[in-house]
Amino acid sequence: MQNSCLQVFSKFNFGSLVPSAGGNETGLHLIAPLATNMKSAEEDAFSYTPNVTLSLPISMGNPCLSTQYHNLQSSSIIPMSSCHQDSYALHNNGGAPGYYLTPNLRPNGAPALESPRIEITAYGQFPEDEMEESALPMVKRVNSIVTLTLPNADGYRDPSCLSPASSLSSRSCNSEASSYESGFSYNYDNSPQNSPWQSPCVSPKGSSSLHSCTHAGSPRHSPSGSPRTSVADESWPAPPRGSRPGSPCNGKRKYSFNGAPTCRHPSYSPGNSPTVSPQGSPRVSVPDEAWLANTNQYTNSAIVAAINALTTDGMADLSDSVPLKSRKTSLEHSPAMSLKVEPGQEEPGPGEVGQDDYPAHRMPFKKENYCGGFLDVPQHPYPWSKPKPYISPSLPALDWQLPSCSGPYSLQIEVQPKSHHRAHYETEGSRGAVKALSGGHPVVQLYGYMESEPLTLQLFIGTADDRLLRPHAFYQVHRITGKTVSTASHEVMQSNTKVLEIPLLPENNMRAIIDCAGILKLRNSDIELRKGETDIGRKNTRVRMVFRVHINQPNGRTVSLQAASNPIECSQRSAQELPLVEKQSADSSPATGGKTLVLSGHNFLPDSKVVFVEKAQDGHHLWETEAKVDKDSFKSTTLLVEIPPYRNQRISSPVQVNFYVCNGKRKRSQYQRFTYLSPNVPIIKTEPNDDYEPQGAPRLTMRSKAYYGQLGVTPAMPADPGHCLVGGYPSSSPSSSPKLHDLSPAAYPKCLSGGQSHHAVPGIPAIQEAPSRPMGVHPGSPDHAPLAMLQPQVASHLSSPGTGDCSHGYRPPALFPNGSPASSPVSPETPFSPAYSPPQAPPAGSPHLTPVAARSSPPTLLREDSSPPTLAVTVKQEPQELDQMYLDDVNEIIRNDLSSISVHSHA
DNA sequence: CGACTGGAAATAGTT
DNA sequence: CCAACTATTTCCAGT
Repeated sequence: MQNSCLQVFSKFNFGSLVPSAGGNETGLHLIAPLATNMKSAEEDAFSYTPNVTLSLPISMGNPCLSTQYHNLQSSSIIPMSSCHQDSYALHNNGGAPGYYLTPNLRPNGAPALESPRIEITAYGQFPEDEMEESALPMVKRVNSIVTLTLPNADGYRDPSCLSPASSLSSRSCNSEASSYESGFSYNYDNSPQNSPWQSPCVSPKGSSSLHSCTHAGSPRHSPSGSPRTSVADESWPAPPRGSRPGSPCNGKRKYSFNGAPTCRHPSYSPGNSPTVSPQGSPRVSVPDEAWLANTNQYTNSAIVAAINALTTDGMADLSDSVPLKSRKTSLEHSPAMSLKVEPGQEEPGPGEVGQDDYPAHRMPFKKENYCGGFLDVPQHPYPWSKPKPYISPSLPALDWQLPSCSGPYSLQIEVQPKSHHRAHYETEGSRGAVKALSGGHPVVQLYGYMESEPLTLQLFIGTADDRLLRPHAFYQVHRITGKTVSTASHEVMQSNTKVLEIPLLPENNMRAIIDCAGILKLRNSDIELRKGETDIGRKNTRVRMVFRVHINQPNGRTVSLQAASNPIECSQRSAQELPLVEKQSADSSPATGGKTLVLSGHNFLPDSKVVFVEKAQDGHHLWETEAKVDKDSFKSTTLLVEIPPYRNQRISSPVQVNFYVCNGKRKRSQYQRFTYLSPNVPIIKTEPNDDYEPQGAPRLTMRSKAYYGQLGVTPAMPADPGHCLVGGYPSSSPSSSPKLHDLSPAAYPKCLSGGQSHHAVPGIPAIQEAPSRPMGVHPGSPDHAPLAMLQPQVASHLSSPGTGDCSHGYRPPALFPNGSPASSPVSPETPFSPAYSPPQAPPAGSPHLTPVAARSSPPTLLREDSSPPTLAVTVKQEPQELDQMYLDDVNEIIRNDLSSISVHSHA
């Protein structure tokens, strides 16, 4: 990870990158300098960047890392973030950057810290990384400049991004043809640019931006790609269907670290060989469990982001770094094809793309832009064609975590999609648009926008695991057209991710009925072969619809908002057999247990078991117990469970545990988070709705029932102010929800350790700003735009005040002692929305979180909720998870770092 | 005829 | 290395 981070930085620097070796420290140092440089380039961003870096090492790093690491992902996460920012700025949209920001966000308080941690950690901590690095191909990401070898680079996957597009083309493209074109589509990646309007590149930033842009074009992909995202792409093309794709490998694939299956078609080999393994560990498979924990994964994202960033710089470079892709399958095309070569060039970007792409990609702008030419994309009358006013040049990468509301604006999913939607393979016909539970279709609305200018609503398929929200490598949104479709749309490729752009018209009250979006399943084997891809497809069948809107502000900035739907199970089998927990009446309970927890979902059986589990950071089980299920009240969609007492009735701080519904050996739901509260603790955990009653706290009662009622909807009650409950989703959605939490500010704090924020705070400020810069994209000030871009968290932090978080602004300052911005951030989003915004992405990925925290940590709750209703604030306290000690240490570190950093950067 | 679907057989990958 | 399972992907057939 760290490496990646470094790289990232370097990228930022644009110019010079220094190779980072792996030493953490080294990296740091480098960074600083870089940062400096960068500033020149980008200026702002940098500044923060540095901070970030510094911080990273320090604090969190370790904790977080380690944790994360364990979880699976390794580290990665965090570091990335910082990188991202940079990238962000540079890229414009690229994508990747996003994360970073997030981290930054923390800075406000926490943010900085976090990021730092990551980085730091990464280096030192994970051996693997190192290993990988060495082993792996190197990426030279550095832009042009230096090459760093990133060990992980591969891991990041980003690389893949590039090509991906190509792949797409293959099948999907075909079908879709319209939109994409074959090759071209890819290019689009850069969505922002892509989007018609965007001129993204241009970017405010100026020259630099240009570069970025250009790069971006291609580069971005890679970089970003979010890790995951990345590409699969290449693959897309895919192979021949004839045989089962999947098996290309024949053997089995082992995900092992390499992630990619070992197998690969010969053809691919090229790249592979070298890299093959790129992936690296992190990804590792993501076994179910893993998911849970994994919060860490963010890492990947982060990494990705970082990569992206790097890429940005020099596309070419990127390519280098990137491994290659593995196969492309494009059938049609040539089965063989593919391959991108490696690194070295290949990629130039992401570009790698297949041959096809290349050109396109490369072109900086062109691509995207559609130029009409390139794409076939049908253009709708709407705006598509029009260039939009969009000002902002660059848009945040798809793996960035963005808030659902900022200032007066709030993007909400008014009608959620059904929890199951069987995705179709390329070999099949469409299985139709995603529907709503009511039988209609999902509905998304932007509140607070009073301008007459139409906007574009972007939709892509994101992940629904515990990690930060990012584009799903194994699923793509599929544009549905026909008589029955009332909503116009057009596709663009952003990185390896297909993005559906839907007009949001004032005349429709900025409301859009999403009846034009289906979900395409890509063969696991195709995606897993991508270079950068680290995730595995097996049992990774849940997705979320992610909506984004970019609002230009008078001041030239762009506010980017994002809302993610509840998780959607896309596999036929899983939908029929696996238990799915959509909601839970309470997120927490006193350690004494005894209360009834109402779970609502699907596929529950009379003999379904509910198991509570507590895992250590390293993954081993600390405690596991089966809860009593009320079989008399059994329903396939409802389970009444008696909350088991926690193993230790004397906990002084909240304890995060998980529980899952089990219908049999391998038929388990995803882990659901749950928190045991200490009697004394006034802590605020949150739970949105519910009841949680901590011992002390009152409330509890409601729980289940309340939820129950609520279930479908948002949690009704928010917590009280007093409590601070978080609103999280009550339930968290089964799967995904979790993530959310993480994202939530809370998470950050934690990661950072709560302390950080606080402590860190002092130093941090700078950092925060930096982020904004990155945001730069948005030109303006720090405030909103940037904020928005960032994750909510960030946003809030950053601008906290300004941003206004979602109107409510509610921030719960209280929670965080520090009052660090960080905390606030979180809240903002949620609060705001009346509706409930979907959890947004979970966002947040923050990498930061420690494993523990991340997962379940209470904090998470906050965000999640998303449900607006609750505004509740909740702030969790960090302390809970993190130990004070830890925090203290971190803080110290941070301080030290900061001081040093400041020097660098400023200097 | 074509877009959806629901089912399920054929394959693959795990244990 | 095989068998039993499980998960994924391709096919079929009815609307």
